[in-house]
Amino acid sequence: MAFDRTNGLRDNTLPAGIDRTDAAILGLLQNNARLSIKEIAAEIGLAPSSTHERIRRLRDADILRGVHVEVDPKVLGIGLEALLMIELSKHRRSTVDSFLDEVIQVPEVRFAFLVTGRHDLVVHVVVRDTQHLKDLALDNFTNRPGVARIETSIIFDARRRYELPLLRQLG
Amino acid sequence: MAFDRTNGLRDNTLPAGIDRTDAAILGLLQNNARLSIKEIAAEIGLAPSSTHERIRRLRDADILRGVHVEVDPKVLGIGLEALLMIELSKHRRSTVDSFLDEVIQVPEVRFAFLVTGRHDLVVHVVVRDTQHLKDLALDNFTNRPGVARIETSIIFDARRRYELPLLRQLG
DNA sequence: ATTGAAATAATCTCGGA
DNA sequence: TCCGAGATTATTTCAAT
Repeated sequence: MAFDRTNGLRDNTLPAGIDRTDAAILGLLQNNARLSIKEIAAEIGLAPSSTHERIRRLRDADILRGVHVEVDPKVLGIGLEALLMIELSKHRRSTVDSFLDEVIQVPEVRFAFLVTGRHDLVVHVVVRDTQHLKDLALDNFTNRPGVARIETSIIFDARRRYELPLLRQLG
Repeated sequence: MAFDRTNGLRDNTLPAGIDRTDAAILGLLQNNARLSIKEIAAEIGLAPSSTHERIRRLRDADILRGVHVEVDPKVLGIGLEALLMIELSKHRRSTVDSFLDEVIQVPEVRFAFLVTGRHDLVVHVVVRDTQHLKDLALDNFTNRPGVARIETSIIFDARRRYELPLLRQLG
């Protein structure tokens, strides 16, 4: 084998190659990943074996990725959530990637976004209370080299959507 | 039956009553909800039937909530993500809850946070491109009654954590 | 690509410790 | 609360279209 012309893909599935049926499956599973293949099959009007085959292909193509449960935060002692809006010092602007990688290691961090605009980073944290938030902000962010300034926004309420929109014409 | 003294719970499970073993199960399932009961049982050193019983209890107590798959955004035509930092006009400050409920109906919205600080809302949106972002911001946000001002932050990179930290002493 | 049927593996129930 | 054995469902494989 002199050269791999498959470009690393195991089968003929094109990365962009999903149809309406695949999109319907993705929609259902984003809202409830515990649906059985039989239930999904009934919903989309296909045999369970065909539905299973499609799901397998979507997984193999890395279109379907991880599956995660939601847990009630209160049970774990989480009483407060916040967004930390971080501004980096100029000399750290070049090493933002490693900064992101460090930030996401902190257990209280849920996500970290590198953004344009007034701030450089937006970090979602979950904490016990305001005291914990203060300690976390000081110990892990304000005093971290490269951080110029932090703005803290406490989250009073939140809503989530689990299904991504379909923004592309399908074959 | 004159009065329901069980307060709607089917068993004796207290909302706050989880132990170290439960916490270990929650940790595993947050990172990978496709683990089988047998695999979880092996990991935590319990029989599959006992592990299953604990998971059932965690579900009944609504400690374990929804399960959702992640989907590759590119496949759906999503080429750009952004945060919209929204400031509301004074007269809409009282109806923020219904505002949140309206915002989360927009298909391009992933989450909407009601926050303290410089802005009132932080909204995560997924779009095709900058043109789509412009249209979405104008049609669904800037021109919406109650919105005073919007700041747009384009997301260049992101990291996520799926496991919540354990911030409480367990029995 | 889709199907039904068969094989395998998972979840769930329950009686007893 | 934990366990194991049996019942029930689900997933996976596969030969054929």
